[in-house]
Amino acid sequence: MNLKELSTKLGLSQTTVSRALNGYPEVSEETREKVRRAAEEHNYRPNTRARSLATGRTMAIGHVIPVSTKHEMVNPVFGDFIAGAGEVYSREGYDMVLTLVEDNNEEAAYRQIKSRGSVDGVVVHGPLMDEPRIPLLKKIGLPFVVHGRATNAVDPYSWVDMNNRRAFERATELLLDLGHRRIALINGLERLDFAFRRREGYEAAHYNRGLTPDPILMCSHEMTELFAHDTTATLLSQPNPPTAFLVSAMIGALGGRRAIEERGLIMGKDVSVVTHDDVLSYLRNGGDVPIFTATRSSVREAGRKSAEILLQMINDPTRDPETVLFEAELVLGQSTGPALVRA
Amino acid sequence: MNLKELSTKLGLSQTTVSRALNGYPEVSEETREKVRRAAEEHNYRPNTRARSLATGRTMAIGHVIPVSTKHEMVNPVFGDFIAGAGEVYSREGYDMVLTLVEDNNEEAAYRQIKSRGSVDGVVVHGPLMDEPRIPLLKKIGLPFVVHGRATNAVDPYSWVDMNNRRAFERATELLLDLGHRRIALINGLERLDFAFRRREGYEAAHYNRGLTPDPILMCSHEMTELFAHDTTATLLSQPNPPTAFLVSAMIGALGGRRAIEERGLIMGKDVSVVTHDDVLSYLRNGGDVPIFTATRSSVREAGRKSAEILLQMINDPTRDPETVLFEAELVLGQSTGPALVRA
DNA sequence: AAATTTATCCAAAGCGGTTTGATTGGTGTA
DNA sequence: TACACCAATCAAACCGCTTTGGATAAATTT
Repeated sequence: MNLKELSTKLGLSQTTVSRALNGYPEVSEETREKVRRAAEEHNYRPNTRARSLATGRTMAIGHVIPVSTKHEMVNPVFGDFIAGAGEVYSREGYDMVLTLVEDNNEEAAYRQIKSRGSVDGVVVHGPLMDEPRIPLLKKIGLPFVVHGRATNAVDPYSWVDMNNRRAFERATELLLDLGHRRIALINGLERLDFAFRRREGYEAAHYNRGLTPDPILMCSHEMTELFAHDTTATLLSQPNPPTAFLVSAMIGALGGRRAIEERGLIMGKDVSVVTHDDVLSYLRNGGDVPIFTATRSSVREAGRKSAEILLQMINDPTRDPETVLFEAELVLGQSTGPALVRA
Repeated sequence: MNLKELSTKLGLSQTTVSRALNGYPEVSEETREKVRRAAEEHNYRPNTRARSLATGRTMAIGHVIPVSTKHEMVNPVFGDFIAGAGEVYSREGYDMVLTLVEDNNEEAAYRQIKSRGSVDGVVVHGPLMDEPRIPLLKKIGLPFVVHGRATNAVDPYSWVDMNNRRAFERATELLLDLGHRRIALINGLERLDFAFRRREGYEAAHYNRGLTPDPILMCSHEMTELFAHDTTATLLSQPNPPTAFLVSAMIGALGGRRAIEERGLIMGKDVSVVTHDDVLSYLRNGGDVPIFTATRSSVREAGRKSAEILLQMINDPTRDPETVLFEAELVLGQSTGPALVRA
């Protein structure tokens, strides 16, 4: 059932039927009601393609996901982010279009998206410190919002981020307050901006107290259970092992705990662990009492917020870029305790 | 830059330019090359909407994701599945459209997708035993492939699945061979077909040896780290605790191991664990030697296969439904050992 | 030399909507 | 009574592409 069929069936013009359904005032309430009922009855929905061709609006948002060996975005964090964004999209009648692209031709992918005109805007994931996509999108005029920030970006742009630096600074301070002096940092890839900021926070907490973190205790890698496990195991077997670990994600904290327990140590007593908790739906940090002491910020909420900002920008292109910075909570769980005095 | 502009710039008709770019034979090679170069130079890409309006093909595949309290599809498994499917889509020039929908009006969502005409086909996720979406999609004539199967479906349809029953039967047999007689099953939601089949396999292995599994040892729930942990802890604290656990997913196995170690028991010695490993990218089952003894089947591969089948069906609607059944490997890790003789 | 083919190219008609710019008939006002 | 005005509706143009059904000139047959 298309507009033409529906309108002949009603004995009205396509114009009137279209306006009736789209809430234009120059159609009588009586007619509008009649049209609405007929549309309902015949399960009529305007064809998306035709509509967007006519209006110039596609009612779709793109998410470009780099797939690579270096940097895997198709991960659980991403899943929760798009779940949050998707809520907003579906409420506002937008589709979500995912494009997987090899990271060696990301630029081409964005240009293609623009010239094919299949979305009204895009969300940029996993920004680097020097993020070439930001000036690119500005140049080609595709509205966008960044999940995260790019430290070295010059022009203003819209972003939604968590205060990574402050969160890890506080987490480190907590461990220092508990008497820990050898604190390992199991970080994500520091090419990515968020990981870089986390390390800054970790270092700042040390410097603020006149301490210098031992470089050997800092490591950075794609965050997986296995990497965190192996690194934790290695560090624990060193002559002067860390007494605490600051881990960049829950999944890594699980790996770290595994290594700790394999050595016969008890987490929260022999070794402390603080992690960052993205509040992923299938990986909760315990029940009433958190398992891990953690900095906490919902990535799903970040997805929602990003979507809202992007849709606003699309609806009013004259708006100035908007930014949102979530502060992470610091929740106390069972994974931290005072540093043991060395025997 | 659109077709009209490009063609006037070239001094050719839109027809010729279009045909040149789409490889039609009735255009001279000389002209074609000229057109190609101009298109390249001006970064011309045919507008997706216009093209699909003209051709009736949208070059997009839909994934409808139920979001609900009962059944969370936006999970890590889903992430890897679409990563696999996305590889195929991007290779073949298709977009991937995600639609999040409340599970109380899924039917409406599929009808809407059809009538809005925004995709050429859909992938059905998380089929139930009685899956209403299968007859629905048949009826409205939207090509689809199911990831998984629906036990009670009558008509043939295309699906890609893992042999859940056989995998869990073999896993249970392994544990029985090791002397275990009280084997707990920590299963996913048994409303979902895959979980139901897994329980069948688990039970069949018992029955085949004249054994009857203790109902108290079987549980079913949305698979999370926390659920698996809590259930494992509860079962271990019972008077006659299980000596082995069969867990439906890696993330659950991690939770189970946590509970085991909290009790001061050693996995692989005091208690055995077998899990199913979907080969998720960020949650590998150890390095060279697997941590968990596991049934293994790549969900990413399933995503690739599903996409391929769906695209074939779209390109040739007369094809008969195609089905693919992956057999899971059974890999031996460090989490299983002979049942201890009770003191 | 006339009649066919063949190789290229083009004008115009869709695809299914939205939107502009009339066109009606009825009402209020001078 | 005549005029302006308003409310309700419609015909047609347009969005950017593909594709049908010619048109033209050159090459080949008869």
